[in-house]
Order: sequence, then structure tokens, then C-alpha cells
Amino acid sequence: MTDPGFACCTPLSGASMSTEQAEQVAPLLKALADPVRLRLVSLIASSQTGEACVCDLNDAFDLTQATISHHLKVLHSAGVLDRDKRGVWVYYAVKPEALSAVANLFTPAALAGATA
Amino acid sequence: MTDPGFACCTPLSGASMSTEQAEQVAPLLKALADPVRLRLVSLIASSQTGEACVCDLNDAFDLTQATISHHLKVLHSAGVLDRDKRGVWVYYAVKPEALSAVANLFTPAALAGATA
DNA sequence: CAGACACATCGACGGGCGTCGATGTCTGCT
DNA sequence: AGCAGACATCGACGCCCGTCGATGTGTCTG
Repeated sequence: MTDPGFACCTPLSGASMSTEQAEQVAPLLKALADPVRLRLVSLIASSQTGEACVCDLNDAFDLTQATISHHLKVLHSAGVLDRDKRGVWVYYAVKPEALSAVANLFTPAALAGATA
Repeated sequence: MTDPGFACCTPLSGASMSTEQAEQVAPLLKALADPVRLRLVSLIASSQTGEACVCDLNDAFDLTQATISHHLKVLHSAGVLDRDKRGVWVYYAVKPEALSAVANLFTPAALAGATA
């Protein structure tokens, strides 16, 4: 009966990511897991003023304005971008905290089970 | 006619992520953008030996063995996990390079347009 | 050889996602 | 007031993804 005491694996050390934490971080990663949104974030972050308006971002893609607006909304809802309407134009800026949170997630120490 | 020379935005600095790079990294993020897969990676990384067998990972979830196997395949195909079959059991191990690649992606310097 | 076990693969189903055209809302100009 | 431009929102469509039960493949034991 395949003796269970003679198991296949060393028991996991147990200090891993909790289900709650995983379900909390996954949406953030899902928001970033798209080529268009990745480029959007990169474009905004690499702009001189640290922000960019939709009209210019729209020109950088072969996509409809509606699609770009949708992607920006997703990134904004995920907490990756800040939204600031000035007059007719809307400026989006990157929230560094969100990105550094992701970066810290995949640090060796964090993976070993360190509490973020 | 809203003079275009009097544009809305400072032109993007241009040193942003390329389309190719975005399309190359997105699948890696997409593989990690799932609560189950996130916990799988964390479980494996936090195990004492740095690797874990499917039978044990399976017990940590309320999901079918087929589903866990599917997730492990996705992570393996994305280059996040290494696969090593020893006898009847299969051991998965985390590839640190893949995770540090993600971590470096969201470093302030990288976002500013530095070539990875 | 036959059986049991570990894991992968195969359809299949439901839901979510990316994209679009069309339309709505707000702002500024004349 | 009327119009034009910037951006958001609204269905709608096709496709991919997560999950499942069932089945296949390889490995060890008796």
C-alpha cells in the first residue's frame, strides 16, 4: 500500500505564501501580464515627466482608442497607474509602490517564505 | 483646430520597452498571474530541499490532480520550474533566473528604459 | 505477468479577456 | 449656443484559460 511514512518528498517547510496573499497578488500580476499593458507602463514610466496622456499613448499602438482606454482602466483598477484629469486631457502616472511590490515578491528571500 | 504643435504631452523619452520584449515577457508573467500557480511556486521554493513532488503539492489544494498537473506544465513551459523524474515520482524545482528576471523587470532603473 | 500507484494527456464545459464599432460625457473654443 | 475634440463606457464577438472526469503511460511490487 505504498507506506505513507516512507513518503516521496521532504515535507514542505510550510512558510510559504498563503492562499489569501496569492489571491491578493494575482490580480496585480494579471494586470501586468499583457504585452500592451506592459508597454503602456513602460512608456509612461520612461516619459520625461513620469506621466503621459492617452492621446499620445494611443499613437504608439495599432489599437483602437477604446482598447487603450480599457487597458488603462485595468491598470488603474489594479493600482498600477494613477489617473489625473487636467482640462481636456487625462494623464496617467506609474505608482512605483505597486511595481516594487511585484519586484519584492520574486526576491529569493520572499520566495523562501519571508513575510512581505 | 487644437493646434497640434501645442500638444498635450511631453513626448515620451522613447527608451521604453520594445514590442518584442513585451511579447516575450508577457507569457512569463501570465504563467505567474494565477493564485494556484503562485502558491505552487511558493510551496516549491519554500520546501527544504528546494524541490517538491506532485503528490505532495496535490494535497495542498482542493483541486484535481489533473488540474495541478496542468498548472505545473504551464509553469514548466514558461521556464519557471524544472522537471526531474526520479522513479515513480516527479520533482519540480524553481528556476531562480526566471523569477529574478521578473524582479529586475520592475526595478525603477529597468522601468526608466535601461536595457535588461 | 498482473496489479497498484504516480503522473500526464485528452476532450469538454463555463467563464473571463482582448478587441472592436458605436455612442455617451465632459471640456474648451468660436 | 453650437461645435469639435479627448476620453470613457457600452454591447458584442471570438478566443483563451481554469477546471473537471476519464483515460493513457510509465514504474515498481508481488
